[in-house]
Amino acid sequence: MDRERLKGNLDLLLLSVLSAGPAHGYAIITSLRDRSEGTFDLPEGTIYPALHRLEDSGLLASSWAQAEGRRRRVYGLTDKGVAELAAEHTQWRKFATGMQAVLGWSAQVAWHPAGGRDPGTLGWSA
Amino acid sequence: MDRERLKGNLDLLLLSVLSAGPAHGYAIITSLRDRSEGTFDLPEGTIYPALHRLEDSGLLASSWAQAEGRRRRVYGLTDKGVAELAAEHTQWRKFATGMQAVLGWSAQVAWHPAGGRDPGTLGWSA
DNA sequence: CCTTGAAGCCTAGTAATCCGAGGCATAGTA
DNA sequence: TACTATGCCTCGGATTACTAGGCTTCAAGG
Repeated sequence: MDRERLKGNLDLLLLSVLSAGPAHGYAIITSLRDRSEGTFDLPEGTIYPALHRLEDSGLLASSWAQAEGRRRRVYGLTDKGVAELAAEHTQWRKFATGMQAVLGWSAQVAWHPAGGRDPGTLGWSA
Repeated sequence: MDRERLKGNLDLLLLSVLSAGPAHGYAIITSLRDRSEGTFDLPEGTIYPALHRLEDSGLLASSWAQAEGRRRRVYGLTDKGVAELAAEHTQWRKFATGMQAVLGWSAQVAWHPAGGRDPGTLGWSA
């Protein structure tokens, strides 16, 4: 999985997971991995800074909790976060639609330089 | 449109447009805008460096052409580019599927902190 | 004649992001 | 005792898209 492809979509993923109810960072990681069936297996160095960023933006609120002798920071969506989730969801749909439009338009059969369609006086020798 | 969301997908878009046949930078921009119905209206500062990068990687081959007194640099897919297009297309599908899985899983109705589901002894006051 | 706009190309620097590597602590288990 | 899983954190690197600027030619309008 190309790391770059996730950029800009991580926030939406986190907000989406938390829309099912509050959770702590480590649980979010496993939850994300399970729901995506292994596609999104994100390291902690990705998740934690993102959660902090979302909290700084006011989209999440956190609180410390104790469970089985371990301290956890539990995050939940704020009202602002709920609104942002809806907005990002819409943006994602638009983006994915645009992608699909461009990809669908492309020939499924590869165009080959040596073929008949002459682009001019060009040599497409790789 | 969030700029970050495009990251990692631009290459796929360019390769996809060029799979329909060779084209020059400026034409690629308009083609991308048309096919996506305005969703992808990308500036030249985005396209040209990307084309150079793809050519350096051996996915594209370019050649200067003259048309109506204007010089154009026309790009076409190399064999390697065709292969990369297929690979990225597959990756995109996997990514989009993963996104859909996570998003679909999320409750469409916003979870609200003040509701009955008690997360513990937490105050979710935004 | 001059200006404006579209067609075309380019590059340097900025900002934002994800992630790898490392560190720290506790609980359970071999 | 050592190792694994749970659970949190931060710093720096690498990659990327974009802003802003610059260059040329052609056609149209004033």
